[in-house]
Amino acid sequence: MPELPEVETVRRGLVPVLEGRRIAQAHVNRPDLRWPFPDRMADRLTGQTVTALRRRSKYILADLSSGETLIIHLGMSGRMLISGAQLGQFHHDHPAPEKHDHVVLDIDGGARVTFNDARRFGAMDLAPTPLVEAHRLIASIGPEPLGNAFNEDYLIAALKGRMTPIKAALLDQRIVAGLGNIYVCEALHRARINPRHKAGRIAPARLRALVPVIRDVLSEAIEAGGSSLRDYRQADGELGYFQHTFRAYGREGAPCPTPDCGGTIGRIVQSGRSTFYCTQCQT
DNA sequence: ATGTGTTCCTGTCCGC
DNA sequence: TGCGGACAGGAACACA
Repeated sequence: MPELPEVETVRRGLVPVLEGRRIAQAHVNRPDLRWPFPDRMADRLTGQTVTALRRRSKYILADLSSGETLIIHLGMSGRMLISGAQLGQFHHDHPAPEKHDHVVLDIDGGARVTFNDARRFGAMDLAPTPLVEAHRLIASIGPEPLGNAFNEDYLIAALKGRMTPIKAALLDQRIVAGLGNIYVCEALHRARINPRHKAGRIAPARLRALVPVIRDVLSEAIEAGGSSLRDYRQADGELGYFQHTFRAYGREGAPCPTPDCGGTIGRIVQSGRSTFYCTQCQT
């Protein structure tokens, strides 16, 4: 599923199709995803112009001319498909509807944006634009990892006294926004920090080093998403899932790529989720 | 307040 | 080819 880089890639892919464009017709094909959709969602979307497409953590925020903002979360399996628009040099018609196409936005000019989510852990809601930051799903989210508020002093303070493993702490959206299982594994591998270490017991110098590593891991993934956007989107209009190479995630049994390490990537389970890390160099 | 386990849902993959 | 189980990129929620 989408973590911050994938969500940002989806957002960027949607900008040329949605920003400044009017939703001619919204189709809502079921009453809910993870939670019930807001009342009359299709009516409140139809006829609105998308004035801006923003992102906060893993949420895409579509500001509407009505003064409301559509809040979108992709959950584990949510995907956005674009059809009927000029994609690169090709023109695509709308493909046949697929299972789990839950929300379809027909845009003035003929483009279509389809939200498909097999597992339905995704979510959509509407909130008055000035109150989006106070929305219950967003209010307690921590700083954006690529913003100025996420810095060395902040992270040290946020983890102070925490007995939970650093892996769990970095997954906690209240501490830092947007990280998920993949990029936490990747960041800890690069920073050579053992994911089992208690967050509050890690030397401040190591936490300082972790901050730019997190930024780098995310920035590089966004960059990879950007390049995949140019190629992949032309193929079938699906946004956000791109080829990316990981050093630790999903590589159980493979040699550790850290130079001169010679270790092997192992897998453990922490709070019910797989952690991939090098048992040799992540100390 | 903090930490941990459960839960929502479908699809895919792997071993027998 | 079928079947069962493990697993999947999230995170709210209930409970110790």
